[in-house]
Amino acid sequence: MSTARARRRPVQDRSKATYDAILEATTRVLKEEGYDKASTNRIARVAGVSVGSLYQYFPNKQALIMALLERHAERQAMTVATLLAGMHDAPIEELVRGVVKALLAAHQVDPELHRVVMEQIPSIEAVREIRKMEALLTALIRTEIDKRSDEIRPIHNPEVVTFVLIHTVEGLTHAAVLERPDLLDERLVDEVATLVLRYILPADRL
Amino acid sequence: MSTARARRRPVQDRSKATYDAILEATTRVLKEEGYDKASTNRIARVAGVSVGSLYQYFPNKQALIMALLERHAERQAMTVATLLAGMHDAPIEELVRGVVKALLAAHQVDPELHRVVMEQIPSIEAVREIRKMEALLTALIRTEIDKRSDEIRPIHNPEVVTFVLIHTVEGLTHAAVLERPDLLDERLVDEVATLVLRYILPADRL
Amino acid sequence: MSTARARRRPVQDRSKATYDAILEATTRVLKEEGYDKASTNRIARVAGVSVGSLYQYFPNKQALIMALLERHAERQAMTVATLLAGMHDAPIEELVRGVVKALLAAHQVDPELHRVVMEQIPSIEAVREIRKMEALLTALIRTEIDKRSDEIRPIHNPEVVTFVLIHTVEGLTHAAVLERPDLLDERLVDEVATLVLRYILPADRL
Amino acid sequence: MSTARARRRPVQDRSKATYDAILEATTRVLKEEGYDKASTNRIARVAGVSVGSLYQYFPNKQALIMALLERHAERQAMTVATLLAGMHDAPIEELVRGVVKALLAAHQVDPELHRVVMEQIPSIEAVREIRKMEALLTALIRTEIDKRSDEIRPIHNPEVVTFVLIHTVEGLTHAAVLERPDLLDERLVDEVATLVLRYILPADRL
DNA sequence: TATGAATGAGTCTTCATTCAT
DNA sequence: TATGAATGAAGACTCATTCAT
Repeated sequence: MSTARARRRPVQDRSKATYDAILEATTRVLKEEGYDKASTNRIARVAGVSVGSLYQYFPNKQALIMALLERHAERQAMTVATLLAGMHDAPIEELVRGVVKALLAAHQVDPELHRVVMEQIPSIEAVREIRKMEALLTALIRTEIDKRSDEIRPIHNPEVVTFVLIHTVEGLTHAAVLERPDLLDERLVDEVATLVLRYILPADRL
Repeated sequence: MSTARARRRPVQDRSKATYDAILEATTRVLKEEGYDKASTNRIARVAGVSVGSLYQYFPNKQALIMALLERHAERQAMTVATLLAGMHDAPIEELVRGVVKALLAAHQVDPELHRVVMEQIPSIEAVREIRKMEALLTALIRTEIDKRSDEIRPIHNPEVVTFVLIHTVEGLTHAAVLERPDLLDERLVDEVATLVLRYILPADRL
Repeated sequence: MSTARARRRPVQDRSKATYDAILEATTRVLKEEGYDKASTNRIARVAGVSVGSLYQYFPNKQALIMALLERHAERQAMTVATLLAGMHDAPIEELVRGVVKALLAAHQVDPELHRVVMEQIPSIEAVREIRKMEALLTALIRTEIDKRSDEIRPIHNPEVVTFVLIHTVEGLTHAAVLERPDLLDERLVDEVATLVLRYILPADRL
Repeated sequence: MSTARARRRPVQDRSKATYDAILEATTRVLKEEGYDKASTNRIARVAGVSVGSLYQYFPNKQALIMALLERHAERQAMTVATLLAGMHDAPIEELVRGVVKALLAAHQVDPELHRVVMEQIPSIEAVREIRKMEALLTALIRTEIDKRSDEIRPIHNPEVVTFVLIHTVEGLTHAAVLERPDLLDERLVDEVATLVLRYILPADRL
């Protein structure tokens, strides 16, 4: 039932190609026709393989979707990691900007797919997968708050503040990607960074 | 496809009762068993009417779900309106607090239903319905910003600022309801109000 | 999973007709084409209804088969009961003849169906259903042995003897129905009765 | 369809080993997981060969099952033959005991396999295979009846009597193996021998 | 108006069999 | 010869929707 994991991550050439083709087809069908139309038969046909092959690589539909999400999440994580590499010693203003930028970038890894996933996939499990990165960020930020306590205003309730920070940026990013892609540029990064900085800096550093 | 409107909003007593019973049953099934199990037959049975009757009131399943969402949105709107009534002359600090509180309250109108809707209902249309209130708020806030330009810091890009404000609060509210219901109290209202105020007030008023 | 019971035993006319039509079609397909070809879709088509209807009456294929077997077993039981009614006071020779005859008769209630069921239906459950009557007989005979101890030879191990009696007659009946229907007449009844009587009577009563 | 014969009975060593491994795997899967789970792919994997190889030795699944049954039947025949060797001159009491014992022994050659085959394999063909031995026995016994006409009571209908004898013992054996393995010992042999002897001996030899 | 039996296209999934390597 | 990736027909089952009563 909950064996929702890929049957094997193939290494051989042909296998690898098929596996990828299936995942690619899933993405395409999802984006172009929506979750409702994304039957395993349809996906297989679009991938140019037989349903049988699809089930050779994924034990059931769930697993297929999950594999897709995992890959997506991995790509997002990579994007974030790349952008943040080595910012630990930067001044807080720059760090904040970096994080905001990174999050926006993460959401722009195949935003169409992201939209479908968030809007249409009927599965707590699935959404949870996507939220893993959130947890990662929470940890990251919580640590940073502690480390930089002298740079920022006194925080009485770090848990709530972290929550606010994470979901402020997350929510804005999300909304921008889904509803106002036209805003997705430096202006938005600036604005969000301002929001965050005004929130955490002491009045005299504004 | 886009016949997604209720066949009639019944006024007669018996009709009204049936209509409501169906909507209530939909809510229950959705909350207790999830979208996948919410077949029209099931809903009808829970409502104590026949499928035939259900289709007398709603041309198709979509319309049923949409009607449910509309009612939900209306209730949310009412909640917000009630809370905000007559705050136009209040000082900005109070107004902000009021708005934040109102939004949180709105999301607590049947949060279980809200969760199911957001997590499981596979339809752009549906989610869009829920977002209508957002538009309403946007207008409200945009106006307020203009009116209170002397109380707040100079705003160069009111569109972006409005967007940021709306989705900051919206995102936080949402996340709180879905992931951290334990945070849903005055502390959170305070924190979010602080966030917003620090964002829009001039440095000397902090 | 094991909800292998009919969804409802319908009383209304149309329902009843459909229900019966489905069971009849199942019998026909089973007999004429074998278990392998007895797909639910096929059965529905033969019954002149849609698959949907079939599933309105039977929650799954198992249940359909089981209902069929139950009906068959019921008919068998009726046949036996009718034949044996009021033989308790008959002399042992007649009683034995009666039981043998009854068993043969039971196996001739739709022997074609019986054959398919025994030969092709891959389910311990199913076969078990058919064996219920066996249990009934065991009880019946065990009692009779006790009651008539003065008419028969001394029995040292009544359990084994009962087992031998039951399965002797059962096995012979079965084999006759399946393999040598030409033998199914008074001659066979006589022969089996002889076998049984010689087995249990004292030497001086032969 | 009726290409149900092994592609070749391999003589070379490696081939022979593979062939046997496949048959062994079939037995194992059948016994441990049942007919439903016994897919050719599964069997091949358990046998440690590729499906391709399996099809090198057996043209289709039927043939595989049939080969298994044949081997099983052969082993049973061997068991019987061994036990009966040289009993032709024994007194009738001993001969009967010998035959009964032999039949019971035959059914105890891999009784687990026997059970699965009888209970789950949906094929007239298959069951028929198992019944070949029956034919053999019929011949054997028919001959014996003729030869020993002076030792037994007058038989008017030797065909029916043979039928009764065969299926009495067969049915009992079968039932014992499947339902009451606890009875499988000398007591049962005695009881069945008694049954048979009382059936065929003249009254004065009982 | 209400009922609920009936429909059947469409879903996920399995598995015997083939064939390029 | 052996491999195992690929095939696709077929099966059990669901569910939005219709329509005779």
